Amino acid sequence: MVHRPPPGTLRPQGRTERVRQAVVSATRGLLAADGYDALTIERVADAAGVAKSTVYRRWRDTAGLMMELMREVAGAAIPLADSGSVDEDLRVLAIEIVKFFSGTSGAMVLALVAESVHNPDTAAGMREFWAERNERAAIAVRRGIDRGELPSEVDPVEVIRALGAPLYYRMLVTHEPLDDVVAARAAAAALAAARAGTLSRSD
Amino acid sequence: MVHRPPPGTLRPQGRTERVRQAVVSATRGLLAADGYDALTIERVADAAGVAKSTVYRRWRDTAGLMMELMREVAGAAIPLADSGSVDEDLRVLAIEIVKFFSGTSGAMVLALVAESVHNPDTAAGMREFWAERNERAAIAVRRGIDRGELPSEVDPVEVIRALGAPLYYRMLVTHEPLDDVVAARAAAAALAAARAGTLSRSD
DNA sequence: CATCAAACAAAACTCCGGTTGCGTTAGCTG
DNA sequence: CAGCTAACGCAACCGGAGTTTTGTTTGATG
Repeated sequence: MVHRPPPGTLRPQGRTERVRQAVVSATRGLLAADGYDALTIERVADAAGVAKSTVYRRWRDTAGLMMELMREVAGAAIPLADSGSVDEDLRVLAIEIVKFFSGTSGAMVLALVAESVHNPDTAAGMREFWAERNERAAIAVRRGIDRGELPSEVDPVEVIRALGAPLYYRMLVTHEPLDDVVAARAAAAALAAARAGTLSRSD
Repeated sequence: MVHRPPPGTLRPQGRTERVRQAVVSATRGLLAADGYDALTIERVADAAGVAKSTVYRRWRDTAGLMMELMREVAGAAIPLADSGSVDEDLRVLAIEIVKFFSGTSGAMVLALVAESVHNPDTAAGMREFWAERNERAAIAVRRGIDRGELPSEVDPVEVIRALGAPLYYRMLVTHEPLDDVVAARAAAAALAAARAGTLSRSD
């Protein structure tokens, strides 16, 4: 007897992983196609070619699916330019953010926003998600401060937020198309505010 | 015999109006308490003390309820300061917006954002709603331009948008609390961008 | 390669919210 | 104030998504 693995062993390979990828992919697809409130476990299961009881057990509900998708997306970081000029680096960054919003990830962001309104877990997950990204993007601002292009009191993360805010505004509120011109303007406005001393550490 | 009103006569008073108010009020309450996805016609009808078939017939679905609520809220305009200084007027305006978001109207805005993601009618309604408000708020900016406090090329509505964007960002994305300090900073940043020439008419 | 449990599939069941038909109430007008 | 009908209330119906149960497949290990 005794040819057995210890109980509690996870199986992150083979079929298990295939199912996970299929489900994540189906989630992303349905989200992009029909929006968040069309995202039911049943549909996801169908689209993934998987029994819905499987999806239900592993992710519990659509919020769980969103968390999984968020983890997936968090893996792909935004490329960060380093041209020697903050203005240029932030302009490029803004354009990258616009690109990010334009793809299937845009639908994910919308769904997250909608869900996080009344789901603290999702809200916390999303905060962390953006905190990480903003922290990383803030590197470009720090380089600008070090080069003397921006005042030293400037809060780098706050600049990134100021840069992103108008993009969110357009995407969520007015649903106007996002393009490179809008991105460039957002970056310029953030820099102007920073240089005016409006985005300092202890305002 | 002829004791009859012409067919097609509407009855916007009495019971009909009472029902409308009860439903709008219930919608606002449920929204503030449990969020948009808990907003079902059945619950609204219960809370309003009305048959659900009535709600269904008059408003069709929750999006219809949102439109009704939006019309209701649109009635109450934002007070507009006129102190003689754009900086001060916009600071006060930002604080008023924060107040607006803090009340039950904040929940409405969140619901609208969520719904408008995949509902063109709601999206159009919301765009109009904000266009009106922004247009009105832009009066303060125009006064500033007339007084020479801001460059004449500045786009007044764009300034208002820049002012509101960070507030939306906090409310929708990071769920950080909105207070007067945040409001003042948003106003200052918008003004800085405007003075730097970033928010001009034909950029 | 034999075995055990983790993970999955299939199907029945439950429940809640949308939908519909019909009888009742109550604004509007002459 | 009499009558007409818009608007409402009630109750049964319907469908679809969540939930649970049971049986099957398959990845990990000695």
